[in-house]
Amino acid sequence: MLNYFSHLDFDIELTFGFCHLSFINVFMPEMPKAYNPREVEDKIYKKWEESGAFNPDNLELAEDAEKFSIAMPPPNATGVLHLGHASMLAYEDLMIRYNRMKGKRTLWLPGTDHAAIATQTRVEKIIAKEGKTKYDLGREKFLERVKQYIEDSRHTIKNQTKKMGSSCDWSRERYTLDDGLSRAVREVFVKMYNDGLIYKGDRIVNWCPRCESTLADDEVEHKDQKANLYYFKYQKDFPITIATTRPETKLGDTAVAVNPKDKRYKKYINRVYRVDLGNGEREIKIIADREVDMDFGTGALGVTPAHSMADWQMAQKNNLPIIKIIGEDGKMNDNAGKGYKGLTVLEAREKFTQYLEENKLIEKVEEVDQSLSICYRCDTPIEPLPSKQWFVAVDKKITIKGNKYFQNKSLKDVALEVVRNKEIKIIPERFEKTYFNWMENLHDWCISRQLWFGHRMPVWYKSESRIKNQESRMKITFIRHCQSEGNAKDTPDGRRDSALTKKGEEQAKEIAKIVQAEKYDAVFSSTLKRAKQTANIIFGEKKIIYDDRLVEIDFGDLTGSRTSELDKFREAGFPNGEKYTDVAKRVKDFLEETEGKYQGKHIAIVAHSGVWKVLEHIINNKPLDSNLLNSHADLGLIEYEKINSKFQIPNSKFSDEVYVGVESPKNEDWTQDSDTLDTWFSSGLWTFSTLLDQDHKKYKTFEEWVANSPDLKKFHPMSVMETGYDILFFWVARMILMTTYATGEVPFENVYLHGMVRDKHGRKMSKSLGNGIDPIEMIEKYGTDALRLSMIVGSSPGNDLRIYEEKIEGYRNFVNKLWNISRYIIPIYVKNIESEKGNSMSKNKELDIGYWILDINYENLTLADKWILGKLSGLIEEVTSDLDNCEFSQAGEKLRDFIWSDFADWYLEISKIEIKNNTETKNVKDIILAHCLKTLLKLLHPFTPFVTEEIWSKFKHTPNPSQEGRSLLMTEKWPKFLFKAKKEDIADFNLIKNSIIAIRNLRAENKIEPAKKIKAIFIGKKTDLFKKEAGVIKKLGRLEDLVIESKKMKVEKAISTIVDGVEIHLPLEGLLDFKKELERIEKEIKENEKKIIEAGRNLANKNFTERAPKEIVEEVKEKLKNSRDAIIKLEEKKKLLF
RNA sequence: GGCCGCUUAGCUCAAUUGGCUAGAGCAUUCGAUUCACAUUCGAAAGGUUAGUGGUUCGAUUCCACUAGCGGCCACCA
Repeated sequence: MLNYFSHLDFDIELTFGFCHLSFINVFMPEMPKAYNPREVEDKIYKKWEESGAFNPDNLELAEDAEKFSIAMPPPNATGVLHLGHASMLAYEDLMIRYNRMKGKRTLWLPGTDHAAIATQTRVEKIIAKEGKTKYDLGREKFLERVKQYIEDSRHTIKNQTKKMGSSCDWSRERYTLDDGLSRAVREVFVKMYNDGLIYKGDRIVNWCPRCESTLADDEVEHKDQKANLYYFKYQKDFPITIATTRPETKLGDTAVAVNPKDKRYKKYINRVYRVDLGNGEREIKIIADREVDMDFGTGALGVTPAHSMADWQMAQKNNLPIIKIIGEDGKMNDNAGKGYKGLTVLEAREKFTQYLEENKLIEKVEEVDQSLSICYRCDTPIEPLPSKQWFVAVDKKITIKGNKYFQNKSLKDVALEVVRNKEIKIIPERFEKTYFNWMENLHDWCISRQLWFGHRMPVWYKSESRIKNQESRMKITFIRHCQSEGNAKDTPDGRRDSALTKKGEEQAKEIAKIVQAEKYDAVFSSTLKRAKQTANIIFGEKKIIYDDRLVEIDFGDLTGSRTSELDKFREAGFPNGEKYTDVAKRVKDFLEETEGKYQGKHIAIVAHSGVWKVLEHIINNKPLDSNLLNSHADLGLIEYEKINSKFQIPNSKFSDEVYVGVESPKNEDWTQDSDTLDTWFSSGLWTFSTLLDQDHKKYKTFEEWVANSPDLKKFHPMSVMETGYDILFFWVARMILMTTYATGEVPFENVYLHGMVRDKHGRKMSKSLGNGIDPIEMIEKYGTDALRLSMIVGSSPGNDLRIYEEKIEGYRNFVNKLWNISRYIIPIYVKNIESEKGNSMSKNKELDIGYWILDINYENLTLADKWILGKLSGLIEEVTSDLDNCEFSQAGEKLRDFIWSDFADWYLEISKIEIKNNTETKNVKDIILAHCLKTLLKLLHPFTPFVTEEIWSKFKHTPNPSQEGRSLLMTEKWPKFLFKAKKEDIADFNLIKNSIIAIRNLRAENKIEPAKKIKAIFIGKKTDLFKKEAGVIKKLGRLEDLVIESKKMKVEKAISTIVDGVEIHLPLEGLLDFKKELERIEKEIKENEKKIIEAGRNLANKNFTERAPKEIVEEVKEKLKNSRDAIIKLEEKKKLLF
């Protein structure tokens, strides 16, 4: 785009060759007519980054500079930046920039979180589109995909964070899976384990069948829905009818609970009945529990200890047996009984209600409201299941040497204490109550997850011990493919994809006869044709899972050779092909993975001789020597039951012998727990794990590492934790728990909670509603500064904020206004002051131009100068205190009002007139204008960093020559400026201002065209003042002339009003509409009468005059007097009109 | 069921420990425009501060209740 000024200059020079004008251009900053953020922002961000000033180590700071630090809440490494992130970044950057300018040692540490469940779910969805599951890929390959996905999205998020203008220190960027952070996770885990705060427990957990993982209590969401409440008896002669919305779980009932006060059932308590629900006999005990609601259902509740939290607790209290009938796959298991095994929960429900109906056991079915528990990531209904998992004990009291918090205190005690005694302050305060409520009711925290992505648990099991467990083993039946075309010719196929021969097909049909397909829980096959065909013939209708890890060894160059040739290469491996160890690797990978899923189940594998050989090696410990390798698998079924000790069985927690450590044990007999840790475990360490010295290998112990990490000393605890109230529990609470424990310090001093971003009507932004706003699109359209302002102004902590395009547009206009103010001030300032006199003005670095103004004699300033400087001084004070108190919206609003209404609409306009009327004041005026602008740029910089920095660069900044050319607004000092205007001067200015407004009003009301120049008559006090300011009043009131009189005089044929006791008349010879003017005056009189009545009532009240503050009483008296005067004058005027 | 919040102009929001005529922006209406800015300037209209009662000289502000809306937590099967 061609620039306005350079374009002009080009014309002039060529046409006239006028050197003087071209000389001016040297000092004329190039500023296009409208601010164009798109051209400016990236350039400015680059400039900041290159300056190194995002990194506090590069700032020139006082030795004892106070620290100010924020850990950026790591956006999930998934997807893209949304408005929620944008608002978080706007707030944090605002605080950071403000404190940096105040001279603090300021660090904003950015990073990303691996967000285990969210990320894994997302990648699963992506590969599902390719028709695959994570099991198709296997743990390793799947994690590879996740890594790749994260790389991409992290890059996107980082760039978008930069787009928001975030001044964070990228040199300290962290990721929860970094080497150092991962070690911190293991260290803290081990420390907690050794302190007895982490334990393995067997209890009900929230299980998501889709994620195939546990969830923490607060990762479960609730959805209201209608459900059928079934009333029925276990069998006809059972005395009590129970009610339930989940009949299928009743197959696992071991008791019926009633309220001890319930007269209906009292007599049955403690009796035991034998019942049969069609799945075998069992005992049902009648127990009493106060928690049972007598008014719900029949007041009697079937107790299912294995599949309900509440029932589990009752079972513990009453020593009831626990029957697990639903498995980890969300399906009914063996215990559910014949006919139920393998059914989904819903299928089982249908079948069971049918059974009840057939046996006439159902009394009635009622529709009730129910809240269904669902997974917060994938909305799948949660199954409560008993399971052995790892927990953090939140109530266990411990004492830690050198930790001031943990002196016979539990994690919960400390987390409550630090907020209660205000070591951590939560803004807004009301969330403290929410926090206490949550923390007080916190149960032990389940931290193990059956996900693949995340920090692996630093737990190892002694392998032998798990083999003893028969139940958990997977049973394998291996079937070699039948005769292929290659086999028939004695040229084994290897990777050549040949089909079965006729004879082969016949062989397969024979095998099919002896195979009971329904015995198998899953059938796997190699992806080669001969195996696929074999599998299809044998297993017919059963689903077959193809896995390319099961293919034959690659013979490489020898593909198509005879067996006798091949045998020579089997031990050493085939040239350009595979070795058997390669095959062993992929088959092992396959086994490890399927074992996780098919514990205690029976699978079939249809594959090749090569696969059989490595199975013999892996499972039966046969060495990979010529004996084995030159032999071949027989046709038919080959069974494997015993599993080699190298194998872990990932989800089983049956081993008694456990090793917990930061590094894996040396002895190979140990296998690591395949579970991963809850994401929030690692995020809970975020404030300090990110500050630990990342060159961690030089520290032997955790304590040493913590004690010697310089950043930790400098920046921890973080000054502010700024985040959305939605993750107060997930994250904020966990950081408090974990950090006080691990470091003996609170993680942060203040918590600032922002609200959720909503649309104009308060609705959540969502794809389905189509009301989502893409921050990047808004930045493209209106600029980052406008977006930032629209999120900060008009929002308060803890309250949701509504955002819509018109709002952003409004702030775009404001940014442009600032731009144009600068476009007016800077060129003349740079030309007149900086280029000619600037250097001689102040050589002293310490003096900024603000102090220089103080040298100007107060009396030489005009009324407008005094007013604006006084107001500016007050503004600095207010904005500073607002920002210190986290009143960001207020500060922004004040800045906007001052800049637009006071500075641009009044002072700037007046300054033009005053310069015109008295050219000698020009330099002083330019300095004041520039001073105001520079100060405003500084004040506004934390809100709108880009435009202010860009405007700043247009100044030459000569008062501080040492910084010439490299001065960044970002690192300027926060303004301090004291200018006291005299009270009476402020009052005088306001009188002038109000008079001008009154004149404008009269003109507008009476439709006097602006072009029509009229005169005005001022009668009353302050004649000198009006005479002095006549020029300004005339220009701004669009008056032709001004008559100022101190004495009373008659003014007929004029429209009139009264401002602070001064009469203003606009004579309109021949044009005056008497009737209208009369009406107007009547109206004004009435308004004044109202005021008199109100003031009179107050003053007549003794209580008021005695008790109200003096100033207020004085004010009321003054008001009363003014109104009385006004009425007298208006009445006079009224008479004149007749 | 428990806890928390909200209700002010057509819309989005203000109003410092209770005290000036309850303020802004957007939208609306009227008027202007070569001079930094139409992403502009000047002006108008728009309010029983959800309702009722109380405390107080004085309530948008404090208290109680009512109505409506929203959120969080909780083991009603």
